[in-house]
Amino acid sequence: MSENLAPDSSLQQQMETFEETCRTADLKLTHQRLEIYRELARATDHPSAETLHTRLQKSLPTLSLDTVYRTLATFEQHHLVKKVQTVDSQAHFEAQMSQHHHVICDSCKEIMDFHWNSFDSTPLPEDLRQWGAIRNKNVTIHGTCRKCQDVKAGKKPA
Amino acid sequence: MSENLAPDSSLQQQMETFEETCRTADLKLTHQRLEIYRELARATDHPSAETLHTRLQKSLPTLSLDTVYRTLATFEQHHLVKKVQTVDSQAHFEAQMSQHHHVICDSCKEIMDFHWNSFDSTPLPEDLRQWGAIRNKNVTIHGTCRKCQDVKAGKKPA
DNA sequence: CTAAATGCAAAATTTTTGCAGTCCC
DNA sequence: GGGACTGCAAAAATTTTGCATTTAG
Repeated sequence: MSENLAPDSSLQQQMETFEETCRTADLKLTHQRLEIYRELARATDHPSAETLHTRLQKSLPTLSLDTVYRTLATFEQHHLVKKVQTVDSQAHFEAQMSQHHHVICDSCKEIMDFHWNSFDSTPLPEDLRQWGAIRNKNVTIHGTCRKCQDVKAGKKPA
Repeated sequence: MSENLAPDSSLQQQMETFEETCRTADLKLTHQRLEIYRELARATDHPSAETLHTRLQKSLPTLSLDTVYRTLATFEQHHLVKKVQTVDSQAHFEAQMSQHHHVICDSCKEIMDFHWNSFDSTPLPEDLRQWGAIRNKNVTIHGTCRKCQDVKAGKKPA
């Protein structure tokens, strides 16, 4: 709970930063861009373009899927969003740009963020230094989330 | 150099393990499967289905792309190969099943393996324990490889 | 006003599937 | 010989593109 203080104001803050970045980059602040960004920033589940499109039907009934794709690509170029590395056929996106890592449930495919400061500050192994210029390092964890474990347990009791 | 001893014999060993696994799993050892697996096991670059298909044209001129896809999917189900997590549109594969991590060059897209034993034995952060059952943890590093750095340096000195 | 962004439709890319013939066990 | 596997062709799924129209700045 304590980590969840004032989520709205932080979203609002994120929107302001977003608008600021768009102005600086000469990206027009269209209704579509604002809504797409807000929807992604609000999401915690790393949605695909199609999922975003579906969610935005209510607020933007005429929004087309190709605009979602185009917009996400533009945002990505301007480092406003990132594609999430997955094994999925659909690309997944996130607006969370600060350092974090992912846990993926192989059963329900849910992707969650987590933080790991001690890892972040650990130096890389020696032999990697000569590989080139390293920009970032991230951990991905795979497993089965509590929810899916419980479902399985319910179906096949021990 | 010392780590590179007898690469052929290790490929041969890997082929034997592969055949063994197929027999146990009642997977027929077809010419195609053997060649696809061998090609992937030999590769160090995490090729896509299409790349594998191209490389196999010489040894299997009639091999179809859909068989490559189907075969890789079968292998994956039997834990003989893994899909590599990327941000690419095409899926990439590897036959290397033991614990390792990836460095990806954002410029040339090359994916290389590396090992990091001290990371492997580091316990996960506390708050992840309650997430569910964790199967594995892997690091992905992004950056620009030496080769691409040099190319850039050559083109835009200073 | 004007260049950039959108929506539509059509295409391109990547992957999957149905079916008839082929091949391993 | 029989069921699994393959190749072909066609479809499905995902993403991209050309162009006319609309819109932000």
